[in-house]
Amino acid sequence: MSGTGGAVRGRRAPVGRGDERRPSGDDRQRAILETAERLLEERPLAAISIDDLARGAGISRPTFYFYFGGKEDVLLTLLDRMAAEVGERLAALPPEPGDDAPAWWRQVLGVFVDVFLGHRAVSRVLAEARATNPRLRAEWADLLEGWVGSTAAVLERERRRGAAAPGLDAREAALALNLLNERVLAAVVSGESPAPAEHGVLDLLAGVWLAVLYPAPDRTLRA
Amino acid sequence: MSGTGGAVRGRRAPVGRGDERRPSGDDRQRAILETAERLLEERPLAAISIDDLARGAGISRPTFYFYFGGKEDVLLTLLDRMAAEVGERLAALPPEPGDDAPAWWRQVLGVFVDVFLGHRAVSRVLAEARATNPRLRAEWADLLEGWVGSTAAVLERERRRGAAAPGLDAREAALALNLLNERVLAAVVSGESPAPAEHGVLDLLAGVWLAVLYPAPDRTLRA
DNA sequence: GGAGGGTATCAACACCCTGTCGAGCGATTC
DNA sequence: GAATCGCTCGACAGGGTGTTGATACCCTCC
Repeated sequence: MSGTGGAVRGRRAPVGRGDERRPSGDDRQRAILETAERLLEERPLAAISIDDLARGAGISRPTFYFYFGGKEDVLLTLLDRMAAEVGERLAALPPEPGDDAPAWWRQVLGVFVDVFLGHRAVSRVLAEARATNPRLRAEWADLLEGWVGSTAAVLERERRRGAAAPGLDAREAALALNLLNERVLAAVVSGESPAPAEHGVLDLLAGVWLAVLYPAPDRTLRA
Repeated sequence: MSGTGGAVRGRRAPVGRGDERRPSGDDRQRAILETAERLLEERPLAAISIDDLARGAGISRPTFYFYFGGKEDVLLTLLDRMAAEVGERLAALPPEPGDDAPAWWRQVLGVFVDVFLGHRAVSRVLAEARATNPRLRAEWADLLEGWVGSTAAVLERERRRGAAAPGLDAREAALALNLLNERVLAAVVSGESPAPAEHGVLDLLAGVWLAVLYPAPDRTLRA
């Protein structure tokens, strides 16, 4: 949860007190965000200039810089929103796998699938921007870290209670599985040419996760 | 194998006939390629201008364009080389898993680990450039397609001969595993903050692959 | 009810990077 | 010795980024 927080520069108070709308406000930010998400549906980040964002929000380029430090900040805000949604939905789930462990894991994976597929534009831009942008990379690293930690913790408890046979180092396995999610969902959302079928992606991820988390107990693995 | 081929524009004959070296030739190309790989060790692709590449190779920017169509072409050439190395080393392996299937898969995965870790600069740039560059994306898609096809074919034969229990759709599982490789190796090679330990990455990948390819026969999976 | 201060806006600028055009230069060929 | 071809670069046009300085707006406080 948490994250480095917002990314906005200016703006103190929303000003508008009554119900009569003013032509400006902090919905400029919203306008920029919406423009960004809309344009990202159409073309990759690299093909979107700050001028496009500004014009889309009805302002000039320098004014854009009043609200955001650059494309970077816009993306960070978009990412934070998506991450928050994942966090909320995960928090609403039972905290541990019960009798039906496969169903529980499936629910968890469903959250990722739902949210990422529900914000295709943001998901798609992630891989592209993370490569270039240190702040975004750090933010994503934090999120991943959190998910990996939770995954590893649950797996260790599953092993301790005898529900899962020991195997790979729990943390490394958890990391690999989360990276798998990231890459597979990116492929789906970007419409890559070898990509899993969208309607089957939850089955696919669940299949891999369960095979790794609850392996055949006699599998030979050297440390 | 194959791929879309080279990416070079000009150059007909190397000209240099005897043993006396001329100041120019087609080793200009090599100089550019070497400069690219060297600079990519230090900083991301976005921070390398064509002028950097040209100067590094001792030529001017317009001259660079005589040899390559842009950064894109340089990257494509670098990628083709790496892919060729993977192809050769895979071809030198036994074509099917024998009695010791885990060892065979481990050898296959070792090729990817070795080659990707041996060309860190190229591996690192892949994720970054694939997002922006259609040609590179297509080329990588082809390569992935090939590996996924081979993986799926072997898995199906393993299932037919009874060595592997049926489970996930073979092709989708193969795709997921190859995407896993890509993402995990990228994390290692880029020194990301949650990244698997480099010395253990082969064990990790092998563990996941084997768990997925040879699952416990009673695992419950709905279609 | 006019002075003052934060809020918000943009034209214009300096800079960097890309890709292209056209002129030039050295060697080879006839 | 002139036509040709491979190779090279200075200089340009175009587009992107980020900043600066002038300005207009609104609120508030005296």
